Amino acid sequence: MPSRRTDERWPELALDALSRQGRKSGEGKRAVIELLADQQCCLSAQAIGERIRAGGKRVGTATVYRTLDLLSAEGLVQRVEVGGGGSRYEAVVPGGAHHHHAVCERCGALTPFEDAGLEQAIARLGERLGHRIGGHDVLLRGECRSCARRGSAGRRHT
Amino acid sequence: MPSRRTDERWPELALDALSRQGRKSGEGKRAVIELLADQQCCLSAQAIGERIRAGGKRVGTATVYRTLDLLSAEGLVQRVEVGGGGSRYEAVVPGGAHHHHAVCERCGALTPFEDAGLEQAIARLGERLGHRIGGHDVLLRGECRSCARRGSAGRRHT
DNA sequence: GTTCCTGCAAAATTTTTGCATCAGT
DNA sequence: ACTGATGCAAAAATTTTGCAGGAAC
Repeated sequence: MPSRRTDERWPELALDALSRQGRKSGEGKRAVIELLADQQCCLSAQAIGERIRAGGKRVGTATVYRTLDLLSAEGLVQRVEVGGGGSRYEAVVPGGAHHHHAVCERCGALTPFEDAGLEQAIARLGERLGHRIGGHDVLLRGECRSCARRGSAGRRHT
Repeated sequence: MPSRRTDERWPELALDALSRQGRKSGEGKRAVIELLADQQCCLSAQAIGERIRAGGKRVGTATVYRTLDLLSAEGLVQRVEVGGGGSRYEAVVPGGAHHHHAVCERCGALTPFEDAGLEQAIARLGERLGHRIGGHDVLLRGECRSCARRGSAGRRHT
């Protein structure tokens, strides 16, 4: 099976959004967009730059951040904070299904997930608070399925 | 009415946890703990240091971070990421009620809230994923009640 | 041809680490 | 006395800004 990447029309959406903003698409932006479109999981800004350079293209860190900023302002990139000092970024289709992440504190695995119940709870919560919710982040911490199975039901640090 | 601070036994819990760890409580740790106990909202590490120094005590940034780390490992402090490059920290009573935050992208207000429906949705989600959930963070972004009321039902940028 | 983009380097932030000294037990 | 804590300074790591030259429109 083909690896489940970002929606195939995402690169186009991204380029369109930038040109609609009156921006020019140089090599840097295109490289960042292509790279993001091929990922299955979020990456740090530094990792994005490294991978692009590993692919033979050259790109500056500043360009990576600037592109991420622009896309993020359009809702085409979401910043994910998984702790450990540093953000990660990933492509999202605005209005499309979005997901959150669960990080395993044992093995470090990052599992993306979607959950209708969670989204519904958040929507209701927004109403209750009178808050107009523009977006939300959810991060689960703990142990992933395999680590949980393999280990220590109630062990404490000591 | 008295401003609603952290549970009054929190400082004691914190000191106990540290001594149980075989740690000595010097002035630095005590100052950080006292300050955290008096807050109603999360603060950046830098702000914590500044406020302590403003109170006449002297404390180094390193001590603030080290203390936050220790308490955080015991579940007595939670790190809150509200975006904008930098974490904030606040006291929590382990096992006690915990809350999350909604940040207003217009006025910057940070509103803490609790929501049983949300917690329930997360618990169910953990089961579904087979993840053993040790903790979770939720951040709502958008407009707070007052900003939402005052403005622009559906304005887009441009 | 003008405007925006790009990579590089420098700056600004935030957090961590090293170290000599001081305080707690 | 011994051990760990503390403040200061230096180091890392991450993100932002300035700038001169190049590419896009």
